[in-house]
Amino acid sequence: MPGTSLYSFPRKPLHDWSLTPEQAVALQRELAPRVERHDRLDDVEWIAGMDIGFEDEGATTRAAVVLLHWPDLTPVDEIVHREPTRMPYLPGLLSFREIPAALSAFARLSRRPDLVMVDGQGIAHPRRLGIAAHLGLWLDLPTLGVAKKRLCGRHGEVPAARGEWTALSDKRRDEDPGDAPVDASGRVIIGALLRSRQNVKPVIVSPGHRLSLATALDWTIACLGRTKLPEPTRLADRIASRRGSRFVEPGGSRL
DNA sequence: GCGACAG
DNA sequence: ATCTTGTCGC
Repeated sequence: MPGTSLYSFPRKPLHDWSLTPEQAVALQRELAPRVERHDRLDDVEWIAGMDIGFEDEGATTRAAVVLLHWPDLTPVDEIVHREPTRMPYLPGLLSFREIPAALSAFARLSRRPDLVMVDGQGIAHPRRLGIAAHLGLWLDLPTLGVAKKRLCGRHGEVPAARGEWTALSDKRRDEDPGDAPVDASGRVIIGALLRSRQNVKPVIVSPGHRLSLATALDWTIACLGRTKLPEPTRLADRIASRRGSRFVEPGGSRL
């Protein structure tokens, strides 16, 4: 039944995806104010992890979404969607390169998640619209970003013990809401560097859509196993990057 | 003007 | 992100 997906995202298109870098930046400035913030996130039962990988020297984009059940963190669904890559990677415009494929993957998910963890920044972005925040607007769901590297902002040292974190702050921007949390120096707090594993390089957690930094940190820590990345993102990462258990094509299975 | 720069 | 071998550590 083409066109009859049980879960079609989104209900309302935010825009098409053929944009010049200049138009993309203008769009981010327009969308950033729509990102919502909440202190609580209740009734979470299904958590999704999303990540993107590439094949054919970048010609093909591979989106992976994993759905886990809370609180046991058992994977109950895994989707991999491939499509032609539409634009190159440009710092600050990552979402325009990766979200289209991600949406197609989410559309095939068996259930609508209550929270989505994305490999990348949430609002810890120059215009406060990293891929996690942008995806949250499209899916109309709570999202948070867990990145391995920093895009913008400053921070101090992070204690070496697991669970410790330090705020990531940035100079106030036009996109920041008037009530945005700030530190003692008046700098806007856009995320945090979390020590997810003892003596291991910290991950960068930032709220995406519909949750606060405190809540984003709570859920990230709650989904932590013994590895550096929280389970949702770690599993999506494995699938999207070709690693994991992928000896699934012994010379007999076609289709 | 000189770096920095998610994936 | 991706290309790549061995290697250090729990």
